[in-house]
Amino acid sequence: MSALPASCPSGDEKVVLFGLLLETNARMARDLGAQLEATCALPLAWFEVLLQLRQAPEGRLKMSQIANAIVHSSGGTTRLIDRLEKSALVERQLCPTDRRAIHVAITDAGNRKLDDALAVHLNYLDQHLAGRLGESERRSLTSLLTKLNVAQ
Amino acid sequence: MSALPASCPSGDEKVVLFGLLLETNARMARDLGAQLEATCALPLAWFEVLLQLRQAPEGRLKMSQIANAIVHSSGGTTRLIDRLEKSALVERQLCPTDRRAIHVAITDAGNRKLDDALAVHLNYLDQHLAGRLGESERRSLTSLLTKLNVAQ
DNA sequence: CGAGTATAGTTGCGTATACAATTACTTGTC
DNA sequence: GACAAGTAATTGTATACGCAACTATACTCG
Repeated sequence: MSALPASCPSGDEKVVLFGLLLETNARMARDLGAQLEATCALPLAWFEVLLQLRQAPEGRLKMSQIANAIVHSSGGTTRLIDRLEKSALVERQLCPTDRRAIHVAITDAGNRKLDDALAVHLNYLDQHLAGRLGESERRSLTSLLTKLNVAQ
Repeated sequence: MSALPASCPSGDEKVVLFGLLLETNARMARDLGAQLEATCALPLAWFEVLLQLRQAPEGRLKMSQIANAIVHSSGGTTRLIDRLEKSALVERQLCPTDRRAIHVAITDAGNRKLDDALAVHLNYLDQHLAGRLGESERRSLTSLLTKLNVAQ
């Protein structure tokens, strides 16, 4: 099919795999983001923050932990949390042991919003994840992505 | 470990898997993007376009095909191609059979730039893909992502 | 203890992107 | 063949993000 020789690096199996990862992710993020925006008026990045906070013990994280978890720059995270705080979904709290640090905590309103969003998210996942991959396939994918995700 | 009950949807296996996909992708894209930027002065989005063009028969695609392949909006693609064209890495050509459409073709300079970038990319992939996943694991991952990537 | 270095977060600024409206062309239908 | 509906690309506008510079606090080592 392809006009390219097998030796062309642009057709390399690893290059194709990486491209597939980018494309799959972008497509799923775009679709889920559109659904969350349409049904909950919740940008995907906000959802990611709320989810991280709920998964954290005590429902709060430092700015830098959030930045790392959602893979944003530190400056970008500041403004993202600004917007979430202005919408009363999270609140900044002083860290008692380090006056440089800020604790970001999910509020009751944030928890309610996240519950709404999770309903949409789970519905999306049933269609696009569970509908396409069986349980053992999902376990495989989790394991493979975990290996790729280790820090440098 | 977690403070959450097993029934909490935020700890659902599918939710975690999706989060892992987002995170892995973001981390790899950020790292590769930084390397391409540093060594070739080539933004990741430009690299994606050049790669798509090289993989296309005749080295050209329509705007809408590019937009779909790299999962950008149509307006975003217009401006992305504007920048690539201004840098002489691609050129717009008239489509002989449809005067609404534009063919975007990779130039010689674009091919040279892509060769440079592929060297960096392959090096990155050796470290972060081949270094972490064996060949059969990579084949599994390709297969799993392919199943996820089908259009709606 | 004090100077130097490292770390946490914020801010100024530039830019890449999405969305919606618009223009130009094509296709289908009568 | 003309009109309606659909499709391809571009443009105006708003916004979210990254980078680099900055401030404030903590750590380290003499």
